[in-house]
Amino acid sequence: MNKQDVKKLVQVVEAYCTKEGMRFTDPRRHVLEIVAASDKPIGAYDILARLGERLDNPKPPTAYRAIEFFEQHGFMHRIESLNAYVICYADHRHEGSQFMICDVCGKAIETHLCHLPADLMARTRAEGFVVSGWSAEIHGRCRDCLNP
Amino acid sequence: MNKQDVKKLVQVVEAYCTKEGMRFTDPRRHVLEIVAASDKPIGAYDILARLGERLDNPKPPTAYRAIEFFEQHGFMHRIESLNAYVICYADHRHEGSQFMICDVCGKAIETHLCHLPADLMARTRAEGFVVSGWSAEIHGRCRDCLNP
DNA sequence: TCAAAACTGCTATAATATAACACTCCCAAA
DNA sequence: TTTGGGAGTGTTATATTATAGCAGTTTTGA
Ligand SMILES: [Zn+2]
Ligand SMILES: [Zn+2]
Ligand SMILES: [Zn+2]
Ligand SMILES: [Zn+2]
Repeated sequence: MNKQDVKKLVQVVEAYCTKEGMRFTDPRRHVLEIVAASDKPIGAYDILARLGERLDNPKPPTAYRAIEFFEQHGFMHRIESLNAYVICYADHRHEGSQFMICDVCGKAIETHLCHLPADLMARTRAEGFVVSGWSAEIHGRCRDCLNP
Repeated sequence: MNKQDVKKLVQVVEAYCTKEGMRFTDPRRHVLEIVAASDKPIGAYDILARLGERLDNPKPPTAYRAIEFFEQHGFMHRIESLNAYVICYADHRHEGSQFMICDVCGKAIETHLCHLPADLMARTRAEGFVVSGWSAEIHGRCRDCLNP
């Protein structure tokens, strides 16, 4: 995400926080900017390292708390297979997250489908399983890494 | 998985190993049995603890190596959102794994679809992304935990 | 019979994540 | 304008998950 877009995102999030009565604090702003500025999913300790360039010797909970906050409010996703975090690129709420993850360059492309694919939905119905959230992580090679 | 089924699985895996020229060693057999006997996905250190009832003071690599072996050969899956491992219930090879995971009882039901759902496949095509593997983890409540 | 490959056991350490507690900041009710 | 409570932070310590590296053992087959 380029600087301009990061700026916009910060504004959107700040507005959201104000509206919802939550605080858009310094550590939160920094973490948001760091994750947004990264061109690929970024791990908590890498976030923490970057945070160290902006705050005085921050500790893991500082990063993790901000991450948790943004995950809960739908501004970030955790990518389980990478132990890494990424900005949500859907401007609307969605019930699950789905990513195409390039194993060469490490970039993750969010597909943000609105609903669970029909095949999977059929299985949950058949099992009497009630879905509260879901994620799909598709590994492979992105276009850029296929045609170098 | 009941004792009878565990026994069968061990035989299947042993036969596979023999056929493929790999060794079905003691630690591997124990780890397979432990994971198979668990009624839900089990973490590496829980496997290790159980292993301690059968071997003399086993160390993490002993568990992890066996897990890795079975993952590579399609007999186990890792469930990323739980950091836990489970026996594959598909008797055929599949390109991805999909689970319905009950957040109440912790059980995981494998759906083993053979192919990436169409919606997701369409997105990968549109992106020029070549898939090498994928997984879906669907959280919610299982039938038993809905009607207690 | 002996060399290569597969596998194990072990030590150490890396990488990721959270519990717990005292303190600060902010808003809103008295 | 105080003051009290909830949200948030900073810090220490520790839990949890996972891997690197190396010496030694087992198996296989030339
Ligand atoms: Zn999203
Ligand atoms: Zn790529
Ligand atoms: Zn499977
Ligand atoms: Zn359940």
